[in-house]
Amino acid sequence: MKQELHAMNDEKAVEIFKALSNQTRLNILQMLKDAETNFSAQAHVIKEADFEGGVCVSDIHKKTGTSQSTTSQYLSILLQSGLLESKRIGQWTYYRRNEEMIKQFYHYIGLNL
Amino acid sequence: MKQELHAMNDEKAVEIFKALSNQTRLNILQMLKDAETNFSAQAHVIKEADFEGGVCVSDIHKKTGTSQSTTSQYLSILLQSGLLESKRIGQWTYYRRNEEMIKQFYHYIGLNL
DNA sequence: TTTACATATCGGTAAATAACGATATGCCGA
DNA sequence: TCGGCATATCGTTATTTACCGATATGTAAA
Repeated sequence: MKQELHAMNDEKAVEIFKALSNQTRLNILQMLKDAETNFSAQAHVIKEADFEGGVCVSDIHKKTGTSQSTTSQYLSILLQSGLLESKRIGQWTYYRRNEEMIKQFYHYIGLNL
Repeated sequence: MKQELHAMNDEKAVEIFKALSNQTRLNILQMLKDAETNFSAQAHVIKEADFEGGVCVSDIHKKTGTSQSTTSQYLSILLQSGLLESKRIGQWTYYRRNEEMIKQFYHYIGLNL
């Protein structure tokens, strides 16, 4: 049974609002929406394992206009909020959108805002 | 012709995310969704003028658990973001939701997040 | 025209966030 | 096992936010 579609409370929503209350972090989420267009092919992810749409930190870093450390920080804020998910493959960490959480958030807005 | 339904850019969205990245401000917006239930009848607004659903600052203040000055500040942040609108009637300032902006924000999320 | 009340603004302090460079850690290939 | 790369973390400073109490402003009633 598909469940948990509306499993979001106000506290979680506030955490997501915080994550998105920064232009750079919003841009990252948006760029990952069309990863093929916005980033070069992620050779390792394709070879190695099932993590479709994942992009490594350095490629994201090149697009953000912030330092490597800031990019890493921002990615972990987005990860913590649940908007992104990550997978380590070799020396790379790949990040991609968590579409399920994004959908939940969208529904939350429709119902609770 | 009904227009402007998607007239929101990333910058405006970030401002709204900021406004909502605080539990108290989120609560205010939510309480105003059902003003009749959450607040006592607003006598003056009924008598005086067309501002259906408007609630005065002191009534909101009673529910927030923050000081009068903080409540006033938070209301002006929500006003500035466009999520609320206000009208001064006599010595009271009434605030209510701007449903049009909230709808625009919801659509923005659906399209751009 | 005082007085009382509703709201906004001011000035402050503590905490959180933004952002960086430097450094540590972890994983490979030589 | 050593060097090199990718990423994470640490330590820092500047800015913003979260609040508050005190005060100013504006309106209306006595």
